[in-house]
Amino acid sequence: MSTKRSRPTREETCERLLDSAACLFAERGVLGTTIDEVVARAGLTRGAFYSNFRDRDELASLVAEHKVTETIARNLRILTEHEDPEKFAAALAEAFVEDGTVPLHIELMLHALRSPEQRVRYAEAMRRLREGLEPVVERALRNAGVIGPIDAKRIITILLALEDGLTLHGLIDPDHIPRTAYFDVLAELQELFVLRDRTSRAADT
Amino acid sequence: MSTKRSRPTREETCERLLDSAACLFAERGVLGTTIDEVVARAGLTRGAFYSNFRDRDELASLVAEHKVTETIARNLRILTEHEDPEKFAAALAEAFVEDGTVPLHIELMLHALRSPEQRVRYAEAMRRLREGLEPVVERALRNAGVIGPIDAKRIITILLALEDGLTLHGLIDPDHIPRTAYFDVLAELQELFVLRDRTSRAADT
DNA sequence: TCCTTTCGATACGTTTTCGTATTGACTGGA
DNA sequence: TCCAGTCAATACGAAAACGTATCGAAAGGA
Repeated sequence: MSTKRSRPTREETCERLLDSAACLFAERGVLGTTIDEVVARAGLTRGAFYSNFRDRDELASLVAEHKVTETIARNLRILTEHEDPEKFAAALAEAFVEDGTVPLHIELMLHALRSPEQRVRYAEAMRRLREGLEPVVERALRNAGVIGPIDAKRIITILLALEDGLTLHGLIDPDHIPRTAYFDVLAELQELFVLRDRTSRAADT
Repeated sequence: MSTKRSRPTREETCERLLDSAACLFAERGVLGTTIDEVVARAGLTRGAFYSNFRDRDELASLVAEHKVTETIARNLRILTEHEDPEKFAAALAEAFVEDGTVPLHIELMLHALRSPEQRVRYAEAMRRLREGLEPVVERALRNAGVIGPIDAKRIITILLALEDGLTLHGLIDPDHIPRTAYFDVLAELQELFVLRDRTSRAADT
């Protein structure tokens, strides 16, 4: 019998703090964010923070973990939900534009780079992300008509890097780099892959 | 008649401070670096800083300007110095690997993103960089055998983004992304461009 | 040589942020 | 109902970083 709690669960307060931190980290950077700001935005106080986390670095590390896990889950969900190739591609595109995750992601990478343990944790998270994306990319290319072998790992590595770079540059100079830039490039690359796939098979005959 | 000065020029101290700041910004981030650290590393004191700069933000902005200008100059120098296509490519490659500028560059972009004026300044600097690289890319592709039209602006935009992204990801997970990754991709893209160039000309006949 | 200006060092007070220690309230089980 | 344990609010002291104000020394022209 769950009567109403007058106090939030520990999990709930943690989540609120993580969400608050994610927003603030994104807009001010990890080092530009104070604990006071995080707790204030979450409607809590320092006490709540220090009884759940050790310091800002741990918070940053957990935010990173959280975000990567979210991204993987989202992509896999899209993969399983959309059987139709076209809707699949559209859903992917939508998911990518929608969330302003990239600056946060970059900020967290840069921050993780400054501590060996955090760097390793982040590397592992990215590894999971890439693995999670493998079937997605594989299917996208098959849909596009590629028949030959696909080095999905390599492609994902490049695309993730390209997405981060283009998004960041696009934020710096939106007039020169339109919001659709990443997808335009994606489409162009797909064409090139298809072209190569065809010519390599033509050469085999 | 220049007898020995017992006091450094204003320009000299500025340069020392900028260099010191560049190093510290790269390894600790802009917000993770204190004025005290900057002046200490430069062998100076707070007084030197405040009599030359307003605050850390101005310093960051000037470091950015400085670095971009340097990169442009370096690339143009390579362009003009090497007539031989192969040596030209080798020199370019060497220049890119050699300097660990990328994390600093990304850090500065992220930081510039948080102030409208700095963002605009950075966008302009990047614009100059892209323009400076145009002849370089154009020549590289011609050397590779591309005959048709080349959208150098677009290619540069993509390559710069890719470089930043891949380098950053490579720093996070060097085991998965080798140091040569960017050049491998570059070579692969070049092949694809050449392939497309050929097939499009074949289609024209 | 003298004098004015420039530039960097030092010292200081202020503010911000941190982390802990203490306290009070809610929870769930006995 | 009572009690032990949990969790968050509050209060506090310490440390760090900032920016200014002041001072001394060097430079360069008169």
